[in-house]
Amino acid sequence: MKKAATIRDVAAHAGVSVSVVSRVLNGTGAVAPAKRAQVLEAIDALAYRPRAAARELSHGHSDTIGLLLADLTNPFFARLADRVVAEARSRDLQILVMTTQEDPHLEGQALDTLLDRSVGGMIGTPTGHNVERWEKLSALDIPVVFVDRTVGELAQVDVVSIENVGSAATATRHLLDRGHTRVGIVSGPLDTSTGVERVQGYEQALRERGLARDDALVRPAPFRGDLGAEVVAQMLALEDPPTGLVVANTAQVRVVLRMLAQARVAIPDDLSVVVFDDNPWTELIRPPLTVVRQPIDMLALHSVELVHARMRQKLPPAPRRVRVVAEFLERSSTARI
Amino acid sequence: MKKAATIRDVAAHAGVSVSVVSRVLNGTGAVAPAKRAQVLEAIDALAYRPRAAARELSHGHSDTIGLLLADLTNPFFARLADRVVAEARSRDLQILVMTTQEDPHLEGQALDTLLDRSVGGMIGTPTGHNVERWEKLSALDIPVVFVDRTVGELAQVDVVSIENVGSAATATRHLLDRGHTRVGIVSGPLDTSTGVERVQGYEQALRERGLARDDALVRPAPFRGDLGAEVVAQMLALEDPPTGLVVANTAQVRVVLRMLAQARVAIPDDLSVVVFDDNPWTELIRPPLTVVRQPIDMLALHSVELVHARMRQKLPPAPRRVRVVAEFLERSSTARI
DNA sequence: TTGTATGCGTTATCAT
DNA sequence: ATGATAACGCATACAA
Repeated sequence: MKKAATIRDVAAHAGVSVSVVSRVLNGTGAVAPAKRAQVLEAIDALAYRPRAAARELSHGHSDTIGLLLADLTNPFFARLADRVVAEARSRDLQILVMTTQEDPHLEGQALDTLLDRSVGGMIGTPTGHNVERWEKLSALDIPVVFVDRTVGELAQVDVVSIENVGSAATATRHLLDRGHTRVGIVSGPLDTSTGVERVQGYEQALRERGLARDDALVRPAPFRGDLGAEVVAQMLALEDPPTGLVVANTAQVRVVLRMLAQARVAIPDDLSVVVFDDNPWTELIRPPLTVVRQPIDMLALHSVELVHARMRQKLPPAPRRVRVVAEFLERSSTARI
Repeated sequence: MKKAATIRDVAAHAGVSVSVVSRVLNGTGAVAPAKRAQVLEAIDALAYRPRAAARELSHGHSDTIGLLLADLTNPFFARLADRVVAEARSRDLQILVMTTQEDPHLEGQALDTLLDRSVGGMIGTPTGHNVERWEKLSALDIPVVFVDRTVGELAQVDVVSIENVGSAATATRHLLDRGHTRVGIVSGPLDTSTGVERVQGYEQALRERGLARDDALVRPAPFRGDLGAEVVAQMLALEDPPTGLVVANTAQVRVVLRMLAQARVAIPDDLSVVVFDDNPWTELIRPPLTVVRQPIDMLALHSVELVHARMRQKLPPAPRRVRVVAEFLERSSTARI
């Protein structure tokens, strides 16, 4: 085990000073073509690679972007991670992936370690409970971009998400248009932006049709656990059960569908169902599901582009809110009543 | 934007030298109880957190573990990532996740950047094509643990995987026991350990029953892309098509099932199917699938424990091969012929 | 265009 | 028990 070469070794091998090497490395300042060649040769010969830690320490911060996701077990976030990593790679950025498991405590820890590593930027799906820490990042001039969801108290951060209100309204309207008057919704927790916004869209569609909201049909469910299934079961046990259902909580789609299957609820005969987010596995489900498909590659693209631009201070300070449209895809899980 | 506090600030605030602070921080050396209290107070007051980069630069390497996975889009790897992160967290280790997309070139890049960051250890699913770079890691005394699969040329690294040969044999036997004599297998590429080992298990089961291997029924498929489906279609188009199928390539399970559904192949009436790896979405599929379930939490546990132990040099140098047993789960996708 | 010298934040060695 | 101080590897301001 011999030690890895340092910039000094390269300088020595090339017969120049370290500053010259540093300059060819970073493209800063000019160097004579001849020397540049020697340096390049030396770098190659010694298989030299700059140490990230040294660079970071000297420069103050790294070009690594922290990606703090809720849950890799959810295909939506997993695919998001995949796309973000890809986008970052094409920009020579590095991604440090961490997960919160929707747990504010873990989110706090993750934010701390991300800070320790002096990340140059952050992309995250906040739980909503570590406002001070997120603020601290901004205070330290570390660009933060929220993706998918946001938290109201943090007005100064950039946000990339789908048009939640509109998408939920479209999904709801689709059911109303098919004659359903009793339409239920399982949303995310109401202290999350996706939760409230999608419920808003749902209510908006109801209002348009002059329908009143029935609290028994508007049920938030936590992202973790199986409570979404229970909540739907309760709806179906109502005297006047819904004939249409919008599952607006991505993380609960699976358990809801499983419960429906176990309870022998025929889709769409007994219940018309629209779910949020399409994922490769849903195409195996019978019947094929009518879905709100989130353009994950766009979410990833804009998120990475935003942090990157901010990191290079290429953007005016005003916070950006990028909202991409989600595609509504009618398949066979919804029918006329 | 005010700068974050450094160890010097803490020392000043506490009225001691930096060495004292460093000692209470790392528990190295003794400090007077009184001073320790002052230091702790100062740390708290200034919200001080040691910079990872500085620590790393000084110490030579970090306590970060690189996790280099093939594809987060595959639920198997996504869940593995989730569990590894969890195991690491409980040991105060950090995980840097990267993906190869099964692309040797990307794997090479990822390994380079991981090296740049002087990771203290690595857990990975190798593509099989960057032998020199993996060796370089070992040469630099960076512990490497392969999980799920391994590379023949790299004999000195630890491996954590399931009992591939045995699992494939069990799956195959299950079909043979039910009267199937024409059993096909879709494996991973034959230049991967999982690919060859599972085919070995398949052949072993065949031999036990005195059956000859038919090359037309043993079809490897790449991990990426949809070729697995095509390969199965070809099998079914044979004059003497298989009545049983083992899908031993996790990444191709989804596309194979989709193709089967589209081709209106009734499971298990027309074809009995066993697939490798159970994932939460497969429970929504009809009929419920007979599967080889990989104990992902065990894979994660052992992987993390192994690197961690190696990082602390708590293990004898001889490479460890941990093989955990995979559970065979009979459900309804297999039937007597 | 090139080289020298200093600082980045921490750990570790050595006196005290 | 405590405190200077020299690395660690790189970037960079400043001199030459």
